[in-house]
Amino acid sequence: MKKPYDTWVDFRVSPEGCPKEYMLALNDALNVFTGKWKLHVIGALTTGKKRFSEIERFIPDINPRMLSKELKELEVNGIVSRTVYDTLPVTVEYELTRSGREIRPVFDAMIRWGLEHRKTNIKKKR
Amino acid sequence: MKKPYDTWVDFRVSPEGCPKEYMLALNDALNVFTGKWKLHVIGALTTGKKRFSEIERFIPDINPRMLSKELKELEVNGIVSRTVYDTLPVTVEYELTRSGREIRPVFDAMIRWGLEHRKTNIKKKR
DNA sequence: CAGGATCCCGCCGGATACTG
DNA sequence: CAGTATCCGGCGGGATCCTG
Repeated sequence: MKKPYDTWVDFRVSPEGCPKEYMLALNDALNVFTGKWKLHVIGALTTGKKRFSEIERFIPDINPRMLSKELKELEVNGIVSRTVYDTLPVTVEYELTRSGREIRPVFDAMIRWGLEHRKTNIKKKR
Repeated sequence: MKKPYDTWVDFRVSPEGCPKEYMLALNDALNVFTGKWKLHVIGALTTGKKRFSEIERFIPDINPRMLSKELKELEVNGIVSRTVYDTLPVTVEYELTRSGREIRPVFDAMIRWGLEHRKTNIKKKR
C-alpha cells in the first residue's frame, strides 16, 4: 500500500497544520473502515462478544471467507480480540478491544455529519 | 454498489440501537473517504479554493485522470463546488462546500482515536 | 489549462467446496 | 463449529496519450 502521506506534510486539517503523525493516525482510522464488511463486524460486536457463527448469522449475506478475512485484519489492527476455548468442537469468541470500543465517538461524529449532510443535500443519486 | 445496510437494522453503534437512517448517514460519511485520493483532495482544499492544476501540484503523484475522477465524485456528493470562469484558456476553481468544510470534526475524531490507538498498539506491522 | 480516451493490471470480494 | 482452498469476475486505480 502506497503512503503518499509520508511526503505530504502540507495537508492541513486544522488551521495550525497537520503534522505527519496526525496523518498516520487519520490513516489508521481509515484503515479500520476499509473493506465492505468491517463496519458490520464492529457493529455486530458492539452488542457484546460473539462466536464466529453468531456473527455470521448477525450479518446477512456475508460468507465465511470474508468474515474470516475481516476478523483477522481487525485482530491484527488491534480492534478485535480472539479467544479460543478448547471445547469439542472448538469454540472461538470475538470481542472488541478497548480501542475497538472507543471507535464509537468516531462513528458518532460521522453520523452527525452524515445526517446534517443529508438534510442539505437532496439526494439525487441512488 | 450493494447496500446491505438497508435490511440490516440490527446494527448498533449506540446502546439504544442504530436506526436505518443512522446507517445511511454513516455510509454517506464513509463514501466521502473511499478512494485513495479523496482525503488528499479535501485536505488540499481546506487551505482555500484552488484550481485544477494547483491541486495537482499540491498532491504528489496524483495524475489528472484520478484528480478529475475524485473531484467529480466529491462534487456529486456535495463536498466540493466547481466554478468555471470563461477566461482564455478556461479557469476552473474548486472549493469546499459547507458540508465539505464541516467534515473537520469527523477528521478530528478520527485523528484523536488514531493517536490513542497508536499509543496502545506497538505497531508490529510495517 | 482542464481535463477525456484507452489500455491494462492488481486485488477486493463473491461463490462454492472441503477439513480438523 | 470455525474456518481454508480454489476459482474467478469486476473495478479501482496507474500510465500514457490526446484535445477544446
